Amino acid sequence: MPELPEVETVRKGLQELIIGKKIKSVSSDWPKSFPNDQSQVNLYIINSSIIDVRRRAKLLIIDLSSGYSLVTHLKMTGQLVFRSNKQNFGAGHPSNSLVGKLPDKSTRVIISFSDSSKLFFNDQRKFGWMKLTEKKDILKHFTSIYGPEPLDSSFTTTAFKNRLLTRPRSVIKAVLLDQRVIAGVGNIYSDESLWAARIHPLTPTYQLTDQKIKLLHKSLIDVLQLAIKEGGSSDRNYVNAKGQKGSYIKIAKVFRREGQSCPRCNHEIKKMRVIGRGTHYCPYCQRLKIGKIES
DNA sequence: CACTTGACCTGTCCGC
DNA sequence: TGCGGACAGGTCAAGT
Repeated sequence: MPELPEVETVRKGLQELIIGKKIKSVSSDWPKSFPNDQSQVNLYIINSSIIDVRRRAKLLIIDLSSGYSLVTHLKMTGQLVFRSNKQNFGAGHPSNSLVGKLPDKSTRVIISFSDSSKLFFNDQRKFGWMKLTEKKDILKHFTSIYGPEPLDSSFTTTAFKNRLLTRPRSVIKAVLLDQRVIAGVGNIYSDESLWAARIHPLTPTYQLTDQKIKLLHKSLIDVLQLAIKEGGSSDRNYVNAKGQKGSYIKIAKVFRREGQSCPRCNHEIKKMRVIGRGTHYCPYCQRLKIGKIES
């Protein structure tokens, strides 16, 4: 589920809520959600404090004072929700909350802090995970495969073009979703940025002109920044660290809007399958010109 | 090389 | 109301 803007929103929330807290205990009843054993927990988690909360691609990295980190991937339905010691009982949750009293049936890991507050890792589909890893091993084990962060200042149009050229014969939608090419883009924001740049999702990368690449580069960054500003997209499960939904889906141009009118040209938005993913686009203003160069 | 399928899981929605 | 199948924002590995 969560893509870069959602993970970044969770990161910001956790930054504000859990930095400096000391961990008292960790429990999990689903080993795939938290594969580390109790001896590692005792040695490297218990009595250590949260010193930073970082993001790389769609990974959330919680650094501990022990020199280890809790590396988390939320996959499709993961949530990291913080609750203070008083918040968890009775009514009073915000109106845009998707989660009630915790733990609930989707809770896979509970991290308890010394002040009795708790961090809940919920994951309905159990695809996500939280792995204790020595901080110096994170690059080797997880992040070395990822392409550049699209919101870094070093991610210029030229850098983007060079990354796209690593997969010249693939269709652009597949390339945007490839985490080795660019980190953090998923199904929602690939559709949204392709619409903004008026590029058909099935366009082979080599057919994109420099003009189109420049426009897609800008569109991608604009879409991601807007989505962060909106607190991400909550189509189903996604909530931030306070349990609140994001609002981007309300202003999405094509995602999950098949059958509606394109806000730019008024033609009907269509949905199709591209590399096995539901793909939303406007057939009129994102035309595929077979055998010709897009301009 | 690049795409497809199936796997990992649970829940929801849609048609019969 | 029940039931089967398709589908859901992510990534793997294996097969074509």
